[in-house]
Amino acid sequence: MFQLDIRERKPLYEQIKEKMKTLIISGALKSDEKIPSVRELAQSLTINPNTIQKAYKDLETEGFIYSVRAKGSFVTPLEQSKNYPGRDKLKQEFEKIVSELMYLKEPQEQLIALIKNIYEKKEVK
Amino acid sequence: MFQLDIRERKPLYEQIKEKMKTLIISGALKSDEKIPSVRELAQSLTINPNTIQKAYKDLETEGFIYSVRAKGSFVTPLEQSKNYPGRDKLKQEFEKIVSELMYLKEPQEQLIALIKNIYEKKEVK
DNA sequence: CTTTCTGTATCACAAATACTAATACAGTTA
DNA sequence: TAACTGTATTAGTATTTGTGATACAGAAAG
Repeated sequence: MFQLDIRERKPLYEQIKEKMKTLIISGALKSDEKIPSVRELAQSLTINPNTIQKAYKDLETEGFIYSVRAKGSFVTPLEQSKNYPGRDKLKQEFEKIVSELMYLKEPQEQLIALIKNIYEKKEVK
Repeated sequence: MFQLDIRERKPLYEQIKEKMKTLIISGALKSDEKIPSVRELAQSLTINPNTIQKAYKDLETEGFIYSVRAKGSFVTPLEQSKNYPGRDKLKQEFEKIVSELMYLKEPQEQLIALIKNIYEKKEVK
C-alpha cells in the first residue's frame, strides 16, 4: 500500500496518517472502501499493530475513516464527513496561516489562485 | 506584555511564540520595534531565560524577529520578511489544509471569502 | 577601561510526554 | 469453535520540555 521511512524523524503513526489521508483525499480509496486491518498493515510494514491503531484512531477522530469492531476500518463517505468535529479546527488553522502569509505580504490573489487551482484539479477526476 | 498559562499543556516557549506572533501580525508591535530582552521577559513571566531564548530563536528562524548581540531583539520589517525561508513551508501547509477542506466539501467560495475578510480587516488599520 | 547591559552557547538534570511494543480482551463471521 | 476484526491495558524506552548554572561575546555608557 505504501512505504514508511524509518530514517524520518517523523513518528511512524504520523507518516501512516499522512499517507492514508493522501490516498483518501486523492480518491485512490473510495467511500466505504475497506482499508487494511491493523494487523495486516502492521505486518506489511513490519511494525507493531498498536502503532497502526493509533494512526487509525486519529484518522477516525478527524473524520477520515470509521472502524467497526470485528469488521474492519473503512473510508468515511463524504456526506458523513461534512459536519465532522475537526472541521472548525481546520478552518482556524487555515485562518492562522492566511494571517501569517498576509503579514509576509503574500498577495491575496495568489492565495485565491492557489485555492482555485486545487479545486479544479480534483474536480477533473 | 502578556500572560502564560501554566495549566495549558502546550509548552511555554510555544505559548510565547504564539503570543509574540499575534502581537507582530496584528501590528501591535511595529517594524524594528524592540521587544523585551530574554532576561527581562523571563523575569516578567517568572520563568527561565533559556525558555525565552528558545522561543526567540525559533521566531528568528521563522523570520518574525531578528536579534543583535548586545543590542536586543527586534521585529523584522515587512520588506525583509518577504523572502524568508519558511514561506514555502507555510504555503505547503496552506495547500494541505485546502485539500482537506475540499475533501470535506467546504465550498471554495467560503475559503475565498475568508481570505478576503482577513485581508480587509488588517488593511483598515 | 570598567561596568553593565544585551544575545549566545554549552552542559547537565529532572519531569513530562511521545512512541512503540507486548499482551489480553471483545465482538463478528463462517 | 476458529479465525478474523477492533479495542484496552500496561509497560519500557526515547524524546521533548523546562530549568539551572555558567561562560562567552559584543555594544553602550560612565
